[in-house]
Amino acid sequence: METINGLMVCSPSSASSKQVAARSSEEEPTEVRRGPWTVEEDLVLINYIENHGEGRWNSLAHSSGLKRTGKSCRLRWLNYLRPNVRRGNITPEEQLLILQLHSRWGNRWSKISQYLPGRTDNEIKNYWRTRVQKHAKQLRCDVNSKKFQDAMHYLWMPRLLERIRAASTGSCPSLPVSSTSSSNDQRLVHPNPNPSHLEEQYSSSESACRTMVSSPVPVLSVSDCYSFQDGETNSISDEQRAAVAPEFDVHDEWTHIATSPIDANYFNQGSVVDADEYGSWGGGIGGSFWNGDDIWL
DNA sequence: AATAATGACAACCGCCTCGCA
DNA sequence: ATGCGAGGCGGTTGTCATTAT
Repeated sequence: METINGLMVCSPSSASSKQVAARSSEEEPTEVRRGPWTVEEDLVLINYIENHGEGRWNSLAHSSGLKRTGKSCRLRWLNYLRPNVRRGNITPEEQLLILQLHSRWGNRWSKISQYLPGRTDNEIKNYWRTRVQKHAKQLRCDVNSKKFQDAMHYLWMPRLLERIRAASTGSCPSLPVSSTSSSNDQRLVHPNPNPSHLEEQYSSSESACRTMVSSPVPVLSVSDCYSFQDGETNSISDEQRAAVAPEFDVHDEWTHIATSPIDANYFNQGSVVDADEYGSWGGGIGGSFWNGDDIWL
């Protein structure tokens, strides 16, 4: 990694030679580069799209001089270089949305990402696989099992809501959201090497905290979950949301979740988890599993 | 200090759908 | 009707930084 204008970027040397696949053709030997994108490649792609627009990715890849496939160009643009791509920690609001939407739609990452502006389907997918599935593994159950679904709906989601509310009332007790390592903090920097994007896309958990603290409204609906970092608020009304996705009436569910008691004995009362298993979670509520700043990690 | 294990995320792959000739 | 290319999507792998031993 190297730094340009405060950005963490992959250095050209980080792409090993084996990541360049050569394909021969009789008229014109063409190389297809694979692996991490270099700063130079990013700049070429950004400049080309600024001048010619998105789309027609195969011809873009050829015309721009990039030795990449059209698919690779498209992916790089959509997931990384495109303006308004948000990076950094997944906020509690976003976590809540992801849980809710996934329970409804499953692994429809693209669809889920439509409700988290700035987040890509790839990022949500990675979040699910690295964080959520990890906890399912810790619970020794499948992510689609009833046990895990119950844990999500009756413990984690209300807990998230509680934290969001706490933040909105100014206490902001547990941010940054996750127990981020220094590596995560480093990833908060904007990857887009285009200087025109530098100012608008930086984000930090601290600013997220400030944003939530300043919010006078408890987060109870999907639209309330669109309060962004950097002081930017991309709130949509429930009416707007209904226009986009009329089948998605989440407000009632959110209210239900918000009013559901967090029953510490839930998993001991039923047959969902026996006492030993409950203990194996790390102490259950009040134990390390639920203790501290981090719900998910 | 060295090495292994783990976490996070970028990138690739294969399959599918859709539009067009 | 059909073949083909482009683009989209979800699953999987690769890479690198960090943490643990």
